[in-house]
Amino acid sequence: MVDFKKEIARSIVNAVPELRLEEAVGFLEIPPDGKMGDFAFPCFKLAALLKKSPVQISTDLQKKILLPKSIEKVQAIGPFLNFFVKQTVLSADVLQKVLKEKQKFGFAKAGSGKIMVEFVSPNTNKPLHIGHLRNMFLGEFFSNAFETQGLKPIRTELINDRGVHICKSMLAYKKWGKDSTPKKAGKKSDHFVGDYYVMFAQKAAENPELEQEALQMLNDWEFGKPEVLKLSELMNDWALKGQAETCKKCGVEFDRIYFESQIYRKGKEIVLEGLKNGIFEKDETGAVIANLEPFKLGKKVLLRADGTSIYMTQDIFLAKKKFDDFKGLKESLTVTASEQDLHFKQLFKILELLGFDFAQKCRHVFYGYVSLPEGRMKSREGTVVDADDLISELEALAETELVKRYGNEISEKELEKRKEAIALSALKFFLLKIEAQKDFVFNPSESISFEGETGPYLLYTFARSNSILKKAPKNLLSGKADYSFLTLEKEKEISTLIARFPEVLQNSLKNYSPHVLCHYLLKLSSTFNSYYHETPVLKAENASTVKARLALVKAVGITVQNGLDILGIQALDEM
RNA sequence: GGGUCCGUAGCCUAACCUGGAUAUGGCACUUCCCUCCUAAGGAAGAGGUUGAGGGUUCAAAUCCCUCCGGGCCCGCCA
Repeated sequence: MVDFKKEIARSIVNAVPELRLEEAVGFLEIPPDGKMGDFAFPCFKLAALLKKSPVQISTDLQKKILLPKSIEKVQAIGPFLNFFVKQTVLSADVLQKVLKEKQKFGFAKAGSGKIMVEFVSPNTNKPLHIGHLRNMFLGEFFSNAFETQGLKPIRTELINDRGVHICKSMLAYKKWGKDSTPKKAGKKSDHFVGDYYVMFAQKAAENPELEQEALQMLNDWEFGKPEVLKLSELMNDWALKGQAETCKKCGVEFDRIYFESQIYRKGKEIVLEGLKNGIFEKDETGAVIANLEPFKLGKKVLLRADGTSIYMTQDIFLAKKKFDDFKGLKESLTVTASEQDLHFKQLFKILELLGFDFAQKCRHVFYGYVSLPEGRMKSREGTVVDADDLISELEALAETELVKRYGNEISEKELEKRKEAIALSALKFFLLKIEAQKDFVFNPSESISFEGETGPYLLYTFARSNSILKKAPKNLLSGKADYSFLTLEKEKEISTLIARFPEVLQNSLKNYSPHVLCHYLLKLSSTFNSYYHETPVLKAENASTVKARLALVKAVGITVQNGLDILGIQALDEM
């Protein structure tokens, strides 16, 4: 690809020998939308060096500069020197590349190796809710995006399958379940389990002794009482099976699953070793603690006075286990809500103090809370936005829209496929287009829209581009197009946007910010949709123009689809 | 009290990392546009002291400080 920035920078440096090439490249920026060109050089940067006013410098430079072949013209606008790229060079360069490489377009081979992404990580006492979905879509985006950069993602979740909260649903089932099963009750298995969790909370409100009974059950579980073990297996399986169905529906499957029940006692040896080496200390009660006050992370208990481990102990073990299980792991990423920020800061610091070389390879990405207009969601009170219910509601809405458009003309199979894709695109895009760190108030009554800045809008753009291609004469779809027929301002704008895709993607990933990619896709789509309305493609004035425009349309489609893939959204050929 | 994230039109949101030109879009609202490649679309209009106040700078939504408001967290829950 032509490196426009470098060519422009070189021409500036030729005119201003005091300036270094790398500096000039760094100073170049992209002007705001409008008629201000493709690249701008702010002349403030040279004011001190040349001892002249920025406006004077830009005027002088405009006259003095020798333009590279790829640049159409240069224009001094106030203190800015604006460069206009040659349309033909740009289009030919970008479109050829996209059409030739298709899915692989512009993806830098930044590295190789494995990257672990831990996400979703639910408890086994209830089905997934909208908070899990935000987590899931973020984790899936990171996995997909890393893959484009040449890294192999290992999708992982840590299942919280033990603890007193799990016992609560178990106890309720034992007392009032009467040997019912999800099948008998006609319920999705994780919902079946979740119902008993809610039931427990209701009964315990009248009957506080139930809390004690749940603790007793946990105790029995710890000591391996067969009856409790059997019950836990039964109910955990139900929960896991149901949750996995939801994940699969969303296009997410895991390569490796860790269970807390299998590791929660581990990590003690590592902590005791640290104690022996003076990294940790014992407090007056006999508990082992890590003093992280020098790092402004407070103090953290690692082992209780009775020698039992806590969550942190297990997490130290798990962090190490991941690197033991997957040799050559380049990075270990954990996605959770922001409430666990301190926990992970402490964990990573402890790993560092213990001298583990992988400490530097651990990352925590957190996202803001998803809450309801009336406040925080509470599973035990049943005030959650259930993932499956939400998806079903969106599918019903999508179906209504499809029936409105196609009536009986659409097959049952096609209807199913489209409504699912449309519903999931709306949901995923809705949760990914906003900066991950921001808290989120989900208002169910306002629901999720299919219009405006939405997933369906992107699907629609893709379907439209596809529709043109399908109707195009075959002979105009293959072979080399003459890109000099792309003379419209909007055509240049589209080419410029497409050219920017790899950079946008890298930026999006670097900051763990899927919203960057989302907004890029919206921009590309709206530009294309506007172009679509004002410019005929198939009925253009001559065959050469048709051919060139078809290439542009195809490149838009490829780019939108690439973007959707990375977001975990399935595109539809027809909508 | 300490830490942390956030604060941009009636509502939602981009740009903040890496300072730059009239602060990006969407929803809702007011008008238009289907004899034309899919109207889940397009065109136009209206809507702003970027929470407040200082500082740095030629230039601040962006960097620094103080304050205000909200979420989350703050050794033996996960």
